[in-house]
Amino acid sequence: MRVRFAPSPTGQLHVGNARTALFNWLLARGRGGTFILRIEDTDVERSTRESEAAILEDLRWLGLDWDEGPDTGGPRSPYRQSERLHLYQRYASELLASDRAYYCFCTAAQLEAGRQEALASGRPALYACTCRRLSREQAQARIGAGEHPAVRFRVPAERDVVFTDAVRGDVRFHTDVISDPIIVRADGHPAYNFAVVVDDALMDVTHVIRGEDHISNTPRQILLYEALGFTPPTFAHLALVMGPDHSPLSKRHGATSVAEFRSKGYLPEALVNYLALIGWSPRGHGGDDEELMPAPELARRFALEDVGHSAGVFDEEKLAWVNRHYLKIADLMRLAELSVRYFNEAGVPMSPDRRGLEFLASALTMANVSVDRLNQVPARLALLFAYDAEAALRDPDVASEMRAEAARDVVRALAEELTTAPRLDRETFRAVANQVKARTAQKGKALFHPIRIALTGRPDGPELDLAVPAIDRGAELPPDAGIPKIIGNRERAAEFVRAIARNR
RNA sequence: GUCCCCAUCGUCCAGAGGCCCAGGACGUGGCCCUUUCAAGGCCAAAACACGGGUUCGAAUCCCGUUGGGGACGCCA
Repeated sequence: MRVRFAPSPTGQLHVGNARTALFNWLLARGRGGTFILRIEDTDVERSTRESEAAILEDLRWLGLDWDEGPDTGGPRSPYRQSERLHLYQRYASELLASDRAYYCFCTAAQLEAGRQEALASGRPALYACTCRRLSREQAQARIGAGEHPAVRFRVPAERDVVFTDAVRGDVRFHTDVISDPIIVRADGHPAYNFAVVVDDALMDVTHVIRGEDHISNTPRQILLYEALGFTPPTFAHLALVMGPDHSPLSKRHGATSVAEFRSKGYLPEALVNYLALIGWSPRGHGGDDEELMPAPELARRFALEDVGHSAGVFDEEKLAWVNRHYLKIADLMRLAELSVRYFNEAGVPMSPDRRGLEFLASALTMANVSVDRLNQVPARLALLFAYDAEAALRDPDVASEMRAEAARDVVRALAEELTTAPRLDRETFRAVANQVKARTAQKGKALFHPIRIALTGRPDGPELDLAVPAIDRGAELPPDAGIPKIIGNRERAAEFVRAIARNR
């Protein structure tokens, strides 16, 4: 089995295309097949090397590795259409020679006029030009006169083209509704319908899995396979991915490219797992199986026959849920490394060394279970890097809570206990809390909430058992660890007591 | 307009004639847990687009309607 993903390098990798790539990859990996990456850059105007590089990077990030491609090479190289021009030329000449293709001298304006007319008269907007009946001599004469014709494939009349789509079953088209496609442009570059056929055939692609928008191209491609003497592959057309309003997913729905989801802090394994769930389900019969599983497991279970026929709406809420799952089980050092950029973006400049990363990793235990995405980590961990007792007291709720004498007692007792206490870890913090409890006779929320406010500067946040030790671990960090200065618990408590005194 | 594809909870899926007065998940609501916010646990509301057939019996098969999507490019 040989499958391929064939993006045109004209922009960012869209999640819909990423899903197409994923389905190809899943099939190849699950069946011991070969996954080919081919760059369809025959549109000289729009294709760029930058886009190509970006797409490759996105695919790598997703973990969709390819066995043959423009960078890795392979037995059917080259894998960039712009480097295969001689092949298309050869097959086009063959078609021309056998009269299965012909030269077309029509101008863009003429064609457009013909389209308008057809549309206006309620007839299928089919191309019908007189070039089809030009004799070889006439055509040669015009070429000799300096004209640059395109080459069209002659679609046979009065025929039914039927193919069995691996996800939809039989699909039938009548050739009367298929116009003669351009196979070579006037500039000598092959057109899509021609290049795919030549490449898929020459690369021995056995299964063409692509978006549903290609379904109506399939009959002309099948005709081309026949004319060229090739055997058509199995086709499988995937329903498109839609936005919440059921229109094709686009920028106005928000993020659409893999790169955007990446920079928002989604994990690649989450995007992959989620994308696989649009239009497909790993569940067999019974319907209560788990749907969260790593890519190899997805591949093991994947089958084209199980792919749904209808379009799916991209649901970022569910993506977020999948991401939360992977955040919870991810290696903390990895998350620490990934989080650095988000701190910098959030205005907490840092470039941690190993010690700094280890500190971040330990602090991440209070963020990775409660955040949707990595870009929310800085906010969740803000208590570490920003401490301002005065600012905390400007919060009306905090202020009113701290007007109570009992709460003040707690904070004062805390500050006193801390003057003699060592840096806090989980155990010593509990000991201190117990001391404060004994001295003030406060317990539960009345005890811990004032402590929380005094130490973290805010009324909500991660568990104190996690936050308090993290603060002191941060305070102990050497200045050259690459982490911004973190004020310790002792200093925070003292500062808070002074702030209360000033604000009475 | 013509051709093609599609149609189960708000969303993603399960369901391949009786197991379905339709199951799971996300989201939503409630409850529990809890020193806060989350997280987690439990419970609940929520759908077979419509109309005809076929059949003893249809979410499942057929036809039509409606709705959505795609294509009709010297874009891919």
